Amino acid sequence: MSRIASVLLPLPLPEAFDYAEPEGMELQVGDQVAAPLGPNLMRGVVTGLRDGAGHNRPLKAVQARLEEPALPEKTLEFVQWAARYAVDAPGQPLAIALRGARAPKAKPQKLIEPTGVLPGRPTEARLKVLAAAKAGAASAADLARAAGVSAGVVKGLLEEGALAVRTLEPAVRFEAPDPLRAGSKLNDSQAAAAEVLRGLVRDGGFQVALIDGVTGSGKTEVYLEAAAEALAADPTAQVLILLPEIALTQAVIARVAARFGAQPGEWHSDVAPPARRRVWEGVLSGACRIVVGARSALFLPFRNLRLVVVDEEHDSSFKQEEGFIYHARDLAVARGKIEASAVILASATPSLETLRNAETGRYHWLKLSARHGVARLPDIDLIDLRDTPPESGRWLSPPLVAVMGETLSRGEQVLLFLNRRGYAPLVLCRACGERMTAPDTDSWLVEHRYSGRLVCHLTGFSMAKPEACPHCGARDSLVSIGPGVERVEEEARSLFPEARVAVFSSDTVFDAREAKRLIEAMAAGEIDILVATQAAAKGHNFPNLTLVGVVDADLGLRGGDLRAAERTYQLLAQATGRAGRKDRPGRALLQTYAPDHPVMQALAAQDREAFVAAEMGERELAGLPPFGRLAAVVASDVDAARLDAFCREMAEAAPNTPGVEVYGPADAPLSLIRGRRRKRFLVRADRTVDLSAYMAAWRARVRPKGQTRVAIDIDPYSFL
DNA sequence: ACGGATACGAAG
DNA sequence: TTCGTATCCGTT
Repeated sequence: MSRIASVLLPLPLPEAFDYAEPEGMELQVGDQVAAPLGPNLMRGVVTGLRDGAGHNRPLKAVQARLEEPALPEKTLEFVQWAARYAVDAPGQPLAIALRGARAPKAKPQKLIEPTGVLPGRPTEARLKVLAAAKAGAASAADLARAAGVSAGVVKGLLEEGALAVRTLEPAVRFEAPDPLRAGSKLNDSQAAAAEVLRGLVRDGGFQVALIDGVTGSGKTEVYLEAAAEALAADPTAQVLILLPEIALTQAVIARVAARFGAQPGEWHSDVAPPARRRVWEGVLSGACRIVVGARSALFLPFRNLRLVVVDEEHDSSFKQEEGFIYHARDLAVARGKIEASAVILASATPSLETLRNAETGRYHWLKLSARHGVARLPDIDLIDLRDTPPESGRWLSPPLVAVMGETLSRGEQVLLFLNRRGYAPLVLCRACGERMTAPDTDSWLVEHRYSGRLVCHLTGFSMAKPEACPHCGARDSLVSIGPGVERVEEEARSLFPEARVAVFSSDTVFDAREAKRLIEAMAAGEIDILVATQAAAKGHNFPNLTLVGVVDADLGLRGGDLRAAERTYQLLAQATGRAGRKDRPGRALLQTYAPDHPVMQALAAQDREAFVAAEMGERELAGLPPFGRLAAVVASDVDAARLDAFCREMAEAAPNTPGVEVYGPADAPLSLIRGRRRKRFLVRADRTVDLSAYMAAWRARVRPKGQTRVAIDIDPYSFL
């Protein structure tokens, strides 16, 4: 009796496709197969098998079972759960889960070695090559470069047999972590938290714990103890550590390597494809037992995942906003539940969602009180820019400049924090008032002086800064409005000509290596003033940094969205926490026009409780997260009229359900991106409502035509 | 009238 | 994703 196999393909298809199982193939759920799709073959994963008797539609047959091991059942279950949650096609998360499987394998290295045979004609060039080869095996190109000769010389020696090629298979194995190595010395607070976590891991099963501790309280050491327990208890156990930013992975990888004497698997978009393939296969085989990575590491095919750590859990970088839209912290908890494993969320400024779960006892709540080592928390003071504004065209106020001067004269370092890339966020024409925007997007173009261009941070569009206003034609009328990090750098240089000033933003630091280089330079004291966006505000320790100046503390409050206050509090608490480590007291100064704002008051008083209580109260009153749930719909189309018509149809189709309110459609704040007009709906639901099911039902009732696109965002973070 | 570029829907 | 087919556009 023949069977039918449901095969999920890594494409945005609504469901798994059915195929006939060929005689004798004996497929199992999770098997990776090659299945014909249209005229070509496609990798897919078997999600179900059933009896084919009585089936009348002719089916194509599965072409082959692939050599690679089957996807673990729980990985598949997670993929399907995630798709349902995000209201998207299951092939989308599957594509993420298979990303490492499709990457090319590392090619064997070809190393050149001397054979001992002497060349017939020992010319000077040839002798240099032989000497270089003797010093150590290298590739042909490297060898020629080292000897300062052309590649032809090496080739000649190879042909004569004086040199030989040795092919070296790339390392695919992983070092086994040693959980019994001694960890860091823990203080009482850390030791108590570590003990609880070890207990959770030992008990097994799904458990969530929040490590809640101020910056510098040593959260990493604590969760590494939990990891050690998991690895020691079960020789096949695997641990995943998720970080919000690639720049942070290097530091944590070093900590993991030091703690366990083994290099963990590294997983993020900057990892080259062959290395990615190696980690993917290592995770699937079970050989790779610790992974440190960014959000997409959550979709790796773990065999026996015992612990997931989400470090800096409050960080909004965990929210994937394009393609398959998901929040890695929330999915990490879901994955933990499916795998029946422990989940640790760590933060100095936990999200209100997580705090609520801790308050209600759904999560274990571990508080780390003391700052690790000797250091104290920095003193935080507000600078009221209404009283002491900077000069016109300047951004650093006299009190901040004065303290910077004192700090530098003591030989200590300063971090100026401004969450804005480029030189100026807005360029406008003094003659006609025109604001410079990209032709197909309605966000402002940001001036970048390093590159001399105007850049759209949303789409990447850029153009040379024009001589004349494109609107009215006036010459020399374009003025740069507002500060970005480049402009603050310029100001810092002119104020302190002796100081060594550097900028840390995604324009100056584009990959993990560059980030590491700059962080090491800062740690080594080669920089006096670091001007940084949030990229540097997170997680790094600079022992000689004693002053943090926040250039524009009000920046994040201006959008006025649901999380503006929360986000600003988290970001600034994080940034100011950089000041003062080791034995030196730190100080943070916040420049603000709204010193009475609850966020500023809470930061200055270092009173998180008060801020959280006030914010929770407001959210509860409005039924907003974490007391209610939100979903957003963004509809877009190149054609405005067709978009309007579709939105009317969609509004009409919204199911009427108790406990759910639908708002909109309204023009999105960014109503034009890449030539597409955009409109939004916002849905608020009680916590008891299955919001994903509601959104799926809604979407099923409409049929976008032509260029119309609909994106559903469950638990949105961006309201643009 | 034709070829090339482009948009769209289907694939089990 | 990848492909075939329909459709649009500019040129001949």
